[in-house]
Amino acid sequence: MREVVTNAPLSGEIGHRKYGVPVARALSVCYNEAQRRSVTMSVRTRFAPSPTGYLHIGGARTALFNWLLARRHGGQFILRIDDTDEARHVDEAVAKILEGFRWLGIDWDEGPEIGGPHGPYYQSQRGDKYEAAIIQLIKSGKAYPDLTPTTEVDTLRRAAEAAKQPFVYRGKERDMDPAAALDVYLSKRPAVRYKVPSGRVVALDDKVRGHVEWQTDLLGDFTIARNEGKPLYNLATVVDDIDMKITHIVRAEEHLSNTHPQLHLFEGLGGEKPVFAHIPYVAAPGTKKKLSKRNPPPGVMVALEEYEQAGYLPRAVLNGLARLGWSLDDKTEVMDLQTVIDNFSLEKVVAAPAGLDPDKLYWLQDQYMKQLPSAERVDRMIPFLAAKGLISAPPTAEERETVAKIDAASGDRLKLLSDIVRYGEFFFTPTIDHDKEAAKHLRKEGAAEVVEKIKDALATLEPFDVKSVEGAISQLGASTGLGGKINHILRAATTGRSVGPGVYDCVAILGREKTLRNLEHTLAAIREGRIV
RNA sequence: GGCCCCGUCGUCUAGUUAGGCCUAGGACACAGGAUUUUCAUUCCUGCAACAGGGGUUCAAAUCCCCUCGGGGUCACCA
Repeated sequence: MREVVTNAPLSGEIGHRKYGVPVARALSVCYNEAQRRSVTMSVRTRFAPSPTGYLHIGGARTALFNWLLARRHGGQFILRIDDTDEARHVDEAVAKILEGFRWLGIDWDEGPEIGGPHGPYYQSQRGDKYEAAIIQLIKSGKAYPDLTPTTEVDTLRRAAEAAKQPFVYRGKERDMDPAAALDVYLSKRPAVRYKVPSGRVVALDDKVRGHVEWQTDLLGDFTIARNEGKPLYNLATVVDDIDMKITHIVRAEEHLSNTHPQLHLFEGLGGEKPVFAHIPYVAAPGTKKKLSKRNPPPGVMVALEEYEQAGYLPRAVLNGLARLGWSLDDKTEVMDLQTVIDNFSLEKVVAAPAGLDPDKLYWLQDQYMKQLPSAERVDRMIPFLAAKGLISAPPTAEERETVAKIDAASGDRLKLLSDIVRYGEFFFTPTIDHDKEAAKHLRKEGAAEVVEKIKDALATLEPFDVKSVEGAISQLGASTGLGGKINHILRAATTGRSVGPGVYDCVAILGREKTLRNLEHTLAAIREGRIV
């Protein structure tokens, strides 16, 4: 006879798209605002990273989905550090993760630094709770101490593998009397295994995977604590999720198989089962393989901080992350956070792996850069210039003014915040060098004469502004017969670059003095054959 | 190998729960053109997909079965 254990839905608010009963729709007519709030207020989600030293872009996405669900329903988002493996507990590693969240603007209601009613929020500090759970489980006959040496278990495992049989381990002590088992546990502190019942089917109605079943006969008695009472991941997670009253577990799909043992633990511990949603992992661009930090595809940034360093805007990354496996509708791509919060639902999360699309993220970044008020863009670009030593930190009023002018003259050319370095470097250096493309224009026959004429024209130009420079240069273009082509030479000779902000703007921002100096410098370089 | 999941343009996706509104929509990328006296914008056009095979049905991307492909996971790690 088979019994079926399922995770009963906690609320009808979020019915499953395929298998869930559309309770919300059925009840919506009789829902009043207070009732709706009482249901939605109960949503508590969590993100439980293991402190590895950086925030993986996929992890950030998982955290975002949890955060979004909590915010959407007026609930709480909890941050917990999964550092049961003591070697993983490193303060700087945790700090890195928290910095990542702060940069993105994902705040947590309970967790590191702020605490909360269900703390501590570091698993390494919750040993007593795991110990209590282990004892409770042994007392109630749900778990037992395993005295078999690991070497022996390994041998059995290998034998099963060799025979191509599933390895289903049941310890010798599984039928030991609970009281005796507890004595053994307390005195010898051996590993502890959960007694998986046989002949049952465990079912899960996952919010994104749908209905999933496992046969208990295929699951061995899994370990919940290694010797010396050190709790293992599955145990710690379930104990904490119950203790912290987590209602919705949204995590990456690689945890789907962990759900089977965890479901047993929820039952054994008498905890209410949360709603589960296993979201697809983030795949490397153009593949279905999980994006990994260990061997990232060339040019693909995996750690969140790399995006910050590259000059991405948090809101662009947020938008990109939200679109990874989730969509608002059939056409909306650019949406602010509030729109995402207002519309987020697990039902719209796709089940297939979501490939990261760097091109699209870059495009999104461009969209947000255009929207950004100039003053804010300038504020955010300044650190990139300062980091290169091009301006002082903090910048002087004059430097800030120049950056603002460059920004205005650049129009939509600045895609990444760091582009200011590429586009504006020469404004802050005492002299200029000539890049390859610029050199091409300056190597042309008669270039020196043209540069000379430009210098003469600008030397006495009055006033010296964008309009007058444009007038003078176009006149010169006409008289030399070069027409618009004179601009190439002008740019190359004054900035050393072939691309950049509007060329008349560049000259005007540079000012007469610096422009003439750069022209002299270029002239000397041409004549001394230093332009190559 | 066992178990589990997934499979719509090159990419991200809409559409799949309630089969017809889909000769499959949008976006990114790419190609071409227009605007811009650099570049970047902007605009227009184009390219391009239901993994395959069987069913069920008047009708299937949508339901059923099989095959193939991809992935995840199988610890006294998290």
